[in-house]
Amino acid sequence: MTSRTPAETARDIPEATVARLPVYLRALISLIEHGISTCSSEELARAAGVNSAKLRKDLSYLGSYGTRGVGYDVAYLRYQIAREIGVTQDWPVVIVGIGNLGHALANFSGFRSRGFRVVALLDADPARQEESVSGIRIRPFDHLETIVAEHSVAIGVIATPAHAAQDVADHMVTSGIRSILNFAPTVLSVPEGVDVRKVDLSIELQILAYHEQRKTQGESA
Amino acid sequence: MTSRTPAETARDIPEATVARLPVYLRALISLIEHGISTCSSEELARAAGVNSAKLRKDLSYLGSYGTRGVGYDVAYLRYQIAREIGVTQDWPVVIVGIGNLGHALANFSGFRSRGFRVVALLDADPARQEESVSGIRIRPFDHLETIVAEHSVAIGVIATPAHAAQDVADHMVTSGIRSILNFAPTVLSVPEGVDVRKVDLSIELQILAYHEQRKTQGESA
DNA sequence: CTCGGTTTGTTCTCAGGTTCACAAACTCCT
DNA sequence: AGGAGTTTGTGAACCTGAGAACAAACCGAG
Ligand SMILES: NC(=O)c1ccc[n+]([C@@H]2O[C@H](COP(=O)([O-])OP(=O)(O)OC[C@H]3O[C@@H](n4cnc5c(N)ncnc54)[C@H](O)[C@@H]3O)[C@@H](O)[C@H]2O)c1
Ligand SMILES: NC(=O)c1ccc[n+]([C@@H]2O[C@H](COP(=O)([O-])OP(=O)(O)OC[C@H]3O[C@@H](n4cnc5c(N)ncnc54)[C@H](O)[C@@H]3O)[C@@H](O)[C@H]2O)c1
Repeated sequence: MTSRTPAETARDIPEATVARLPVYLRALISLIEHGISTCSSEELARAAGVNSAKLRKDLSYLGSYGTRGVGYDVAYLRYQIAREIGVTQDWPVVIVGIGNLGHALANFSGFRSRGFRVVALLDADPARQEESVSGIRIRPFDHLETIVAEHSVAIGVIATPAHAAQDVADHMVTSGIRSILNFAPTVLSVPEGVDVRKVDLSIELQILAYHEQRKTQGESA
Repeated sequence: MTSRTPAETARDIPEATVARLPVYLRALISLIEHGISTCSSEELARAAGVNSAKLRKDLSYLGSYGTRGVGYDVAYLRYQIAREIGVTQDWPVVIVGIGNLGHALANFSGFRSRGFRVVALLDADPARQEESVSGIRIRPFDHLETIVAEHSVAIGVIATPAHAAQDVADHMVTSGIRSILNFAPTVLSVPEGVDVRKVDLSIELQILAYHEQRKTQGESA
């Protein structure tokens, strides 16, 4: 095995693997909290809810951090995954649209513990701007560009109604944000180089409904 | 083209297609609201943010609902997709854990308009049980079984802290719920035949962070 | 009725992801 | 030191999904 400087870390991790790394990270943190210092791929895979072969292959993209015949050092692996994902330092985040959902997000303590820090809450409604949520004052939406520049914000969260989401996204992009998490049920179009991920309650429920319908049909037939 | 009774509708729609049908449905509804009665696969694909070949292939699993040289009848296709997903009638849903997030979900108007109806809000904390959210009273968690039986609830939403989620899921399963949407950041284990989908903010943000880190690295190199 | 233009439904090919299975590498015990 | 037992890392087979490309089917004009 060749020694591996951070700079020459493998460049191309498959997208499916990237999506699972946070799950492994969480499982490792849970193991640490239970005082477990070493684990096999089998155990970690069970904790993460995946196949152990898949887990091993996923980890192999990061490097060779296990020991054959022994398993993985939990704390070491945790650090390596966190470093690979990029959550060893906190990422500044802005949330736009502080309604029902925005309030819940702003109050959500899981943010800070997972490598993110809410630096600003923005809303277009002046009535909202009197308010503070968990110690952060709600500010006017047109402060976006200033705030992004000031805090080097790279990640924006959209929690506005669907009809406002594209406009908000456009402003985020011109302000320099290149990663967007969208809770509004709408397709965003953004330039090349900007990543958008969506979280969509209705879609998830509809997928469940589809399968539920099939189950029920099979029953009555 | 053979005539097709509802019963002999194609049985095996690929999972990737199932996940996109709700997106198409939403796009079609939006077209209807704009007074558009016919559209080509190209136009619908643009509205849904996908490749037109992919859209056509997806729709072909449902049947042959378009007309060559013309396109699709928007209202007709909308109905067919809704029927396939199973959202032509409302599905009763229970939400467990009415904290920050649970409140937002309970207040969310998009539920009813998308084929779902919240029949009960449940929480273990007696202090919560004084409260009503958008006209629905919060009830004790141990009413779950009764409520599920009474309303034939098939879908449950978990919005409790992570440490309570597995216990809630177990109770849901024994009550007869076979589809679970989980917002708690934990892996649920459920018996064969029960579907779980998760919505996980931290994972989405970490995936964005991973790509963001790569972008920034490339820049400074 | 025929022909040109349009758009669907489908076939084919390729890329990506999952799982199996096993050699290589390690530990511990004798 | 050697051998038995364990567990990783990975090659290879298999499966699923994406996209290009095109024949079949439809419309409307002349
Ligand atoms: N509430 C939920 O549980 C839930 C669940 C799933 C999806 N969603 C989606 O999340 C989004 C927000 O939902 P909500 O229930 O919080 O809605 P909401 O109406 O309570 O809040 C929206 C907020 O966005 C602000 N806003 C509107 N236009 C804006 C603009 N151009 N710039 C900045 N701020 C603007 C409004 O002032 C308001 O405060 C919606 O798109 C909704 O469909 C919500
Ligand atoms: N708030 C957010 O924006 C957000 C975002 C992403 C994920 N989450 C996750 O969603 C979950 C809920 O978050 P929250 O901020 O609403 O938390 P919260 O603490 O505000 O609410 C949790 C609620 O669950 C209830 N509860 C606890 N144990 C229960 C049990 N056994 N049965 C029934 N009810 C029980 C509590 O009484 C409380 O009302 C958490 O797992 C959190 O990690 C929240």
